Amino acid sequence: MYDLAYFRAHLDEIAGRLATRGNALNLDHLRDLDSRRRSAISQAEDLKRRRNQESAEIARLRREGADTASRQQQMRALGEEVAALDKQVDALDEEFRERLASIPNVPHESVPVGKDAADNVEIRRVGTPRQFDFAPKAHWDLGPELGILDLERAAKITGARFALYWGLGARLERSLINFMLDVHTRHHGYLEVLPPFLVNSQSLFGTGQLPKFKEDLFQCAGQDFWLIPTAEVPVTNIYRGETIDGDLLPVKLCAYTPCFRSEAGSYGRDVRGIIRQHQFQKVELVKFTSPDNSYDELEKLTADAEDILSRLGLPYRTVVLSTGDMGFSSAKTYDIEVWLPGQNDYKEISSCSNFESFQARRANIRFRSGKQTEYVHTLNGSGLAVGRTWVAIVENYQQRDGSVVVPEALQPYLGVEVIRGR
RNA sequence: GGAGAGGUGGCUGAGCGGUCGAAAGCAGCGGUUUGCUAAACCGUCGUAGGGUCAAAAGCUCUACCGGGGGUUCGAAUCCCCCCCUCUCCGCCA
Repeated sequence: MYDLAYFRAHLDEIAGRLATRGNALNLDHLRDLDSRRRSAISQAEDLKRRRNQESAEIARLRREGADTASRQQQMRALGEEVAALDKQVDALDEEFRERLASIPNVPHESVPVGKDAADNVEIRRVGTPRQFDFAPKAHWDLGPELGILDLERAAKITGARFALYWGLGARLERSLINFMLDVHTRHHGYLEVLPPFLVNSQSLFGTGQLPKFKEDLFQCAGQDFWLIPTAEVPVTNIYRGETIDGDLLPVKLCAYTPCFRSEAGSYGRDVRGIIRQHQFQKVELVKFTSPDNSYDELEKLTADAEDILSRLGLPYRTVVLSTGDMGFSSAKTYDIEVWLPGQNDYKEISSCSNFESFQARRANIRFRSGKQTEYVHTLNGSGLAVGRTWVAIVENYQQRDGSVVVPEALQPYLGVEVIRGR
């Protein structure tokens, strides 16, 4: 989404940079659409001006007591013409805006150019995956054996890709939420918020999920209420349509919410266990910053998310996504991937992005510095995905006997040192 | 869910078919005055889109008075639907 004037002036540049993420813009079509739209607007406004002048004239004549019936009759025809033209304008304008709204963000120059995830670049690797002297199990075996995870009954209650946690399993999830919120609010300077879990379509447009990614979302039947796919949506939209006092920047918020995703198009991926669910819990970090330090803030936000893994003693690595693997709204994204012995691989547990002014333009979020108002930069990242952290703890801290040692940082929350079978 | 009252520019608030993009006050901005502060006075003060322009400024036009439809030559004002806020009742956690 771009300012029309900015977009028109920088069309070629934008198209060039978008090409690096595999998005081809049909420039001719856009230009043609824009010029048709503008000429329709001019025509319609021309007629409206005439109508306004005539109406004023009628008003004047009537005040003088003249008969204006025939003039009014003529104006009726003009009114119909205006209505027809307005319809054209609306259609063209909507098409043009929809096109613009469907253009993804432009990657930052520091982002590696690439085709897909294979071109992502590892930035750092922290911690060493543990050497097991037995064959480590996956959480989908460990969880049910410990009696803390029950996927069969969840499927009965709701369906596939839902989870039911029992006892210490449920408590582990809750402990992780509290632990993460406590670390971010006490040590990293975030303010906790608890937003609605349902949002309207305007909010989803603001953060970029709509109109393009409707099929990834759950919507309440017959209502403009949508289940949030991430806390990013309600939290970023807190300031939709507002101008923030520049002295308050950066605004740093964190929120726990469940997240709901249809996972359309991911059939066959991560089908076992709770790696990929229709509902999962997440603690999210969101920042509103001034444009000149948003990339510093992205580094800090990523470090804040990584800190959770460090405190839990979980090995991870951080990669920067290539242009071809980035999300629609992002200008730069780091993925943090945690080591999962059950998968024998690193798996995404957090995604930290700088959207620059992309969301701010769509959601109209500005800040005031002196007399000027300017769009803020918005950032967010998981801090962390709770379900996947649950998996990481169960798999990384498992013992030969199937029990799970609780990391020290979590013990005050969980109240036990070891999770054992019932 | 039922009954009632409302939603107007950054805020307060008038307007209830044409003279209204909208009175007035406050805040803001520029200036005069001033030892400084304060006060007073003068001016200025919405957003988006189109045209003009190399561009900006300026000028000009169009739209916007919660959102969407309608009536009318003409709507902030009249009608319909929806949303939100407040009060009372009901229900519920």
